[in-house]
Amino acid sequence: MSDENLVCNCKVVHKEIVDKVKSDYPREECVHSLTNLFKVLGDNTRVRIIFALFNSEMCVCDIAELLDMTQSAISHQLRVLRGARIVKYRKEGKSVFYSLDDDHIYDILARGLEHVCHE
Amino acid sequence: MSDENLVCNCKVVHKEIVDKVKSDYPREECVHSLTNLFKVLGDNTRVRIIFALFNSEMCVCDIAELLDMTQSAISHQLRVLRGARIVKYRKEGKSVFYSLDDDHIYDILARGLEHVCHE
DNA sequence: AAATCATATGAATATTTATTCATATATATA
DNA sequence: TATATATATGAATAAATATTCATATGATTT
Repeated sequence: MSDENLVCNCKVVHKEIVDKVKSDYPREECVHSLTNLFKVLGDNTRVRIIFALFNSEMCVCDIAELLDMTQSAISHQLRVLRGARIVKYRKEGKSVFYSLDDDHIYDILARGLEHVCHE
Repeated sequence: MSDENLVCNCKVVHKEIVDKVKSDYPREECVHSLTNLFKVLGDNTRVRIIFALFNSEMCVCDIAELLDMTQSAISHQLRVLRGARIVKYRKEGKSVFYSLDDDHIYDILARGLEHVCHE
């Protein structure tokens, strides 16, 4: 029982292709990080929050109002965005104002939006 | 019971900010499409497949071998990538060769990789 | 035609996760 | 100090989904 048969029931893979691709494959650690970034961006509430923050910093309540969702739901998602260092915050009195932490995110979202819609 | 209280238990939101943000918010339909794209990209197996196809078209078996996963798992994920029009395929004999369908995806992934790792 | 091989796919299982609800924390105000 | 307000968070529930397993489909070869 060869190695290949453990995972792939095909007889012969195109070895040259596999080797070539393997030779300049990015580090799995980086691929994994990138996947995690996309995972964070793969939720409609979080993406909506990010687009909201494109224009202005906003407090939690503003965001909840804008997106017509509960404060709790928004707060939970902001926590995820914080964990991914996509947003940062500053406190002012009882309010907490969130804003984008990173220009890269702006670029990625803006470019992505271009891709899916032309605007 | 006002509208705000249905979703947000805060007394007063910053109305000017909410209105301003609302005024040039992208179409929800586009935001939703973008989220769906990120959702597809938010899985490690799929992202690994895409990076594999950066260099060369590959048949299902090649990909399974490269990523050390079962043919079935790869095939299921290729189906998702096909559905998102991220990959296309051509048949040759018994094999099916997959390749990237869209340069935008290349750009988005390459830029994303830059963001998470510097290489 | 029969056998073999490459790929696709339905069903089941297990895991992840988004939201809700209740409540805790922290700040401001009366 | 007591109360009200803004935000955060733990637990529970519901929904989504990645992989496995078994099997179907479709193409090639003998």
